[in-house]
Amino acid sequence: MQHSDCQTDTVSQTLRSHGVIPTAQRVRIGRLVLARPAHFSAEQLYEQVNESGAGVSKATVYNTLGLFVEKGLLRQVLVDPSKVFYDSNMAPHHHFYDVETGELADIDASEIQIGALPETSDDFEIEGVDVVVRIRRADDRQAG
Amino acid sequence: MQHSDCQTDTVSQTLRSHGVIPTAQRVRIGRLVLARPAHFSAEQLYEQVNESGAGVSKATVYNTLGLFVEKGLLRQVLVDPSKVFYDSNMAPHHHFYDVETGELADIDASEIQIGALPETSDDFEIEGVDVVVRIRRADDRQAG
DNA sequence: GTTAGACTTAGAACCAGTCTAAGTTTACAA
DNA sequence: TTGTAAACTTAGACTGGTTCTAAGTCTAAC
Repeated sequence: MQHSDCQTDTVSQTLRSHGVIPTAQRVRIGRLVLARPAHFSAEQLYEQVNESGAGVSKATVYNTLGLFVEKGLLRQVLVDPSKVFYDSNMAPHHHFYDVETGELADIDASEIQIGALPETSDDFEIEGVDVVVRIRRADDRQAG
Repeated sequence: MQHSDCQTDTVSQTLRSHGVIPTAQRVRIGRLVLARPAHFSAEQLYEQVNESGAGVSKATVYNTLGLFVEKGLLRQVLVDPSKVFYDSNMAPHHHFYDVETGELADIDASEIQIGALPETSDDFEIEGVDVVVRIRRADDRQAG
């Protein structure tokens, strides 16, 4: 890769700074996913990255998502029993989840004040707190 | 069923009062699951209900869990990407989730104070708020 | 005892996600 | 450059939780 593509270089640097070797496939995925906060499933990403005929395999999509999560570039969001969503917004925040459309929306951490958490044994440390606010279109009351 | 089994009758009444016809299989499952607050997966329940040779099919276990959730007798807990957990504690509460053992523990709702939720459009109503506190044994720092 | 509707069942099917084994790329030293 | 080992990517097989299907069972009402 001789040409100097600014966006690609930025993604490469981000990957390197997180201990991820920036292969062509990882950079392609990174450009789609790390450029701005986004919610997506593995399948959505697989389709998106292959739309332009880029040709990244399913295995690599899953491998890359797992690696990005491990290296702190993405987080998983568990709201749908049938599949995992990923979130490229790494700032502390929570989620609205529309139970009917499956849409996710961010809630800034500052908008939810969580009081003192219950004491845990000293043997445990808190790794994170996930808050999901399940919402539904109110005028569905009459709908089936 | 002519004999008067108190526990069975109690479960039957609970099912009826929630609009669920108390078949033999549903009562068997209900006795295992509704008697006290419990966390379990579909597979754990399937094994438990068949331990005594009771013979309830996998399909019925899944059907019954779905029905119990729909009728407000159980709730789903989404903490493990690979499978759904169920919770028969219907009082408002949240969860500790040990990311290493997969164990779940309840946190009473009164132990977590959530401040004002962000305003949503009037078109939406809040269906519920799920809080998961992910914990890890602290002395795992040196372990791989 | 017939009928209808609801329920249960075994096993097939589904599908998100993982694994395997072979090929490709990368890093790096000489 | 060339050689090499380690890391990465891939197609496709596989896994395992969950759902579907179609046939059989139960129960209540007639």
